[in-house]
Amino acid sequence: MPVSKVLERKAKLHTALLDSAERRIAESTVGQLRARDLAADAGCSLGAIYNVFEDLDALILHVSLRTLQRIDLTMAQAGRAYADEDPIERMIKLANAYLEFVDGNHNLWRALFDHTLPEDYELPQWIIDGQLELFRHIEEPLSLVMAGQEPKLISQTARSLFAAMHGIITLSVERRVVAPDAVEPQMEFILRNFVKGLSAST
Amino acid sequence: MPVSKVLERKAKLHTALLDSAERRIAESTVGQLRARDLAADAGCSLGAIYNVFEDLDALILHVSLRTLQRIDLTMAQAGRAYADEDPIERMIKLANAYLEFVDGNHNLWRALFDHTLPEDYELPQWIIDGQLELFRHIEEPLSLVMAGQEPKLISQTARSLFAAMHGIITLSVERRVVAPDAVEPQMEFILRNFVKGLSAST
DNA sequence: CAGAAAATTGAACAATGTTCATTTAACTAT
DNA sequence: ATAGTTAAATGAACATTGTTCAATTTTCTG
Repeated sequence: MPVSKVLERKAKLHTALLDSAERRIAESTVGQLRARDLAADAGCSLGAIYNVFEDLDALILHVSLRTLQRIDLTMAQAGRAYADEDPIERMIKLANAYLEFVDGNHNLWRALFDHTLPEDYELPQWIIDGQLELFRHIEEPLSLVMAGQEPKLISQTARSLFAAMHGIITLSVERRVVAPDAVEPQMEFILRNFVKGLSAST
Repeated sequence: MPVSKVLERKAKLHTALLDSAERRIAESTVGQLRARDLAADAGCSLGAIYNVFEDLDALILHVSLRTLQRIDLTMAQAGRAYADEDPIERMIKLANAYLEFVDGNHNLWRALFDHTLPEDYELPQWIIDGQLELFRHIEEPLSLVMAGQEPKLISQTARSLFAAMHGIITLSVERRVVAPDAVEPQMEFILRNFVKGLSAST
């Protein structure tokens, strides 16, 4: 049974707008996204955008979900590719995989964090869930080097380590705090010493 | 010799606009800043803003410099207050001082990083310099626990550690990656193990 | 104090997200 | 098939903003 023409058109337009937004963000920045450009790309009227998405913020969040899923894919691949190495090596590989994604998808990655929602706009749960997936990859090797610790602590630490590496990358590309060619060695330096410190305890 | 009335007025307006912008950012967000509100606050015309500042971005950057200087002051105080403690304890105190500033000056802090400049707009050198000051505070205790290492490495590591702690705080308040009550213990956990790992090396 | 120079003004402009009355298309029951 | 009903698509119009600039006011100078 075919879906109604209406729903079919709506789904097509949904995808067309998402594709257009993703391409435009990738090619310039999220701040340069314009409703009229999207409508022109998708071959629809200006108002049609608002039949499919609540507003531009919602559209951007959908692009962000796609980006999160691509990051997840990248990290999953990195996790698989180095599955037999030591946990610490895998953690470093994961950090580098994330860094590589940032370098190769700069504007889409920036859109994830640069685009600040209006004050009343709630960060949707499905975006938070999309982020959560990422920590799975870190948690796996980390739970080996933190064997015996509380699962809650391991889970928290996976998130904090991600946030820490993310901070190093972010303050490098956005604020020149960390020199670009220091990012990779510093992520490695901090991870190695953190893990070494873990095993130096009790 | 009194400065000309023109320059006097200009200086007064400069301060009045900065004060108004700072107050308004602190009370709502940088995204809610409106040129017309600033003019009303400062008792000047709309156009007068542009006699004193290049544009609103420049005004916001000046507020950011003030914020950076206040962060510097906070960290300097923390550094002094715990001057006789172990280096690692001082590093933890510095991280907590930064966290405390973020909690107590949320919107001004967010303005530092949320406000993305137009693509052509160069991040001014005096903002970068303002950031650099912050790393001095970390470099001091860090150079004790990294005694004998290359000064270049110590300097890089101070920046990376700041960026790492900043990342943990940022992804906590903006993205819910790290639970709020986990931020402080996690910063401490990561710093302690990192430093422990350092001394575990040759 | 007159005239020149400079700053101040705020109405007008341009850009842009969003809305909604009108038009067009899709569906349904006979 | 078709008239009638329901729903979607349209894009002109609106509201909000940052920024500009010709006209006005103020300040400076000889």
